[in-house]
Amino acid sequence: MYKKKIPIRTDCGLHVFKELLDGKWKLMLIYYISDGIKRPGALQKKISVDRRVMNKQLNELVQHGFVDKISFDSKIPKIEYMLTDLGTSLLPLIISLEQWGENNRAVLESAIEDKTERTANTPA
Amino acid sequence: MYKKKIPIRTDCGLHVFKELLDGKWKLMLIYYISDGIKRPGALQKKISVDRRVMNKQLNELVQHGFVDKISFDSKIPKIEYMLTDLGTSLLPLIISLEQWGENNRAVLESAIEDKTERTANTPA
DNA sequence: CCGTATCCGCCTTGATACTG
DNA sequence: CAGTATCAAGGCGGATACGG
Repeated sequence: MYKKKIPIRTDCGLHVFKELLDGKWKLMLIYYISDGIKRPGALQKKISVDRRVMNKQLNELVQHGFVDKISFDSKIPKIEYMLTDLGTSLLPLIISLEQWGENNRAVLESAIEDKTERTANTPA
Repeated sequence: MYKKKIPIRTDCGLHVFKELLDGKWKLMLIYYISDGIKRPGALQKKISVDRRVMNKQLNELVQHGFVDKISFDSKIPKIEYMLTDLGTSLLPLIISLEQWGENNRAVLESAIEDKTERTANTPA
């Protein structure tokens, strides 16, 4: 999302949430970490996201205090992520959003179809 | 948000939700409409958003079936928006997100400060 | 009062290549 | 295995101006 032209509205809870969690994969990352998938490689395989993008979002989550990053100083690099309490506090919300999405998948699918048709008609 | 390079994931409820409602003002619009603010002018005053942007998001909400648009055919233009059942089904989620944001406003605020400091140091 | 066409700025995501 | 630098593209939000 793009919204930096107008000052961030900390007065609105909705915007607080969006500012903090609007990355494309952030909620999924939190969810999967809570699910026990803690290592970068595994996360990446799970959601097939570009490494750079994933790291960026992960770093923001760390900076904002949603997850902790733990480096094991072994010979081969080993990293694990862990939810903080703040991150954990999001799980109920994530579940709710996820379920709403499951229940209304059809809406998105028909919206995509409409778009496709419209695109196809554009030249006319 | 920007995500059209990779096909939309209808398999993930989280993404269904995001695709449909990631506009900067959509959730707020739905909330305010549910709150009885139904006319474009009033909504615009309420959230101080650009007319074009608001209309775009409103139109998408209409297309996706979250709200209905009603035109009164009086001499002076008069429009009202109304939530559909689908739109209403989002209210509990919106409330939850809003409250989470209220409770964690401090997180965003300190995140903004960090950013400001970092920006200030950039030239060095 | 309402809507939309046009122009602009830039942030976000994504691909690739390289380093530790 | 993990992380980052660099490059590129595209969408979105915002401002303005005009038409109904």
